Amino acid sequence: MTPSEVKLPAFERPTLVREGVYQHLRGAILGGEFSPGERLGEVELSARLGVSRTPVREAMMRLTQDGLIDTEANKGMRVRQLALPEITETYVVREELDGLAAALAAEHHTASDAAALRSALAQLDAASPSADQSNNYREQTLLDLAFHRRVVEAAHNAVLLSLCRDLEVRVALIKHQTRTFNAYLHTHDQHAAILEAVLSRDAEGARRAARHHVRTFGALVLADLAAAPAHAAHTGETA
Amino acid sequence: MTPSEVKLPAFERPTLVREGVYQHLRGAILGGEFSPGERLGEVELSARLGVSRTPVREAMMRLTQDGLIDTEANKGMRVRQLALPEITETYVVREELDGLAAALAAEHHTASDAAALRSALAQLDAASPSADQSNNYREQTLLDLAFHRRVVEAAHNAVLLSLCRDLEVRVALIKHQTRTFNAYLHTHDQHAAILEAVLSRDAEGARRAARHHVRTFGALVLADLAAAPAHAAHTGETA
DNA sequence: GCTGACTCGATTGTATACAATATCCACATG
DNA sequence: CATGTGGATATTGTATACAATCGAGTCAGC
Repeated sequence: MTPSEVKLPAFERPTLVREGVYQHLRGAILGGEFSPGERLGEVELSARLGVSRTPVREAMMRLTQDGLIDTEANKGMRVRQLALPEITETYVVREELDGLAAALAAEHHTASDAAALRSALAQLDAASPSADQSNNYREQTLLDLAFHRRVVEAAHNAVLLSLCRDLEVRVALIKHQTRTFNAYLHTHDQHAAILEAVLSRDAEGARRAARHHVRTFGALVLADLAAAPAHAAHTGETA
Repeated sequence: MTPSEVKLPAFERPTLVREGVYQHLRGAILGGEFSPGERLGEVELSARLGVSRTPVREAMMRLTQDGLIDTEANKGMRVRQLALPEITETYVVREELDGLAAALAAEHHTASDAAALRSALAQLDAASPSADQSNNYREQTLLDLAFHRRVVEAAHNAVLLSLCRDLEVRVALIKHQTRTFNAYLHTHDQHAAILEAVLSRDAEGARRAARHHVRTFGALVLADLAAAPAHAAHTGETA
């Protein structure tokens, strides 16, 4: 027995086809490669991915359950488009849950969590400062989500992680619906505040910081939507 | 246009087969008709329900995503069994979310919500008082979940409802794993306290009451599990 | 000219056939 | 006698075939 490698990454098996399709589509939607409301045909996807309809259907079933796509019986599936009320609701819930996550992270984070958090924030900062906005928008979005995910992971609560994963999906969809709105405003300071409170094991401070961040950000998004409520179809990259 | 019926119940169509299978299995698992850990074969279920494997597979895919069953590649699916850490985590998160739900319900509930809440509590009380314990255990469990669900619905936040639905699954599974532990202790008073605070639109009071209820109940469940941690297979109705 | 029903095309829903993988038991071997 | 290997069996994973449903375009009727 070679105990040298304490955690070998589980030897990723020749993963199931449906799993591959699921991951691929999920990433594509979260990455914004499909416009909200865009129709997804089974046959087209099957052909594009070179597999049969079966695993595609099963993957889309999961995505529906995840809330990434809407399914209407006999009418196919399309990328989910969130209405304004649901966006408001998302931020209400997220404030509570991210607050809890930050508080728990402050209490339970390990040394490796701390390192991961610092790294995630550094990556986010590296992508944000003043680089071309439109180009790395997707990257920023993903890195932002990754940082928040790290916080939740540091809480060491699998149930919370699972729920936050659901919210993450909605946040990602929202961000793509408000693409015109550029993200990195004063988020850096807020992220840093969360990180600092977590690292110093100040649970209530972390909770406050996280809640404040979500509230601020949510308000900005909602303001943006109120200003231009008819985003509708964001097919191309508008100037 | 016949505006007389404001909300006709959507005329439940000759529902999709996979939907029927999903509802059936979900109800069966939540109702405790399958023992935790029990194996569910596709062919057996297909035969029993008189449909092909396809809709069964798709339903089980959704159930897996819901967290009701575990799936291992090429090894089939079995009813999920929660480990103690996850049970602890569930109550931590539920305290936060049920608290939020109660607070929002206090702020946003309508007259019909109020009626539904009162009715739900009355039903629960009718089933609980001192009736035979083991006989209507399932009914009590379902009614208890229904009351809490009503509170969440009264909050009028679809995102929160969706997340609480996930938690509800876990709570139901936990209740079945701790079947020996009988439920209706002083829960009535706590339920009544939540209801009263909600109806009097006391948001923070409702939050406190809900959190207190979850904390109390969670502690009891955990104590029960600590006393008899090896529940393992609860196949028959033990005496 | 407009409204309504009908038919055709396309797409999804379900069932079944085929392939791949895992589990179990027998058997040979040390 | 224990252990490892081999094959048989059963179950899941994927592909395809068939049925049902939906949408659009068209033509008849008013």
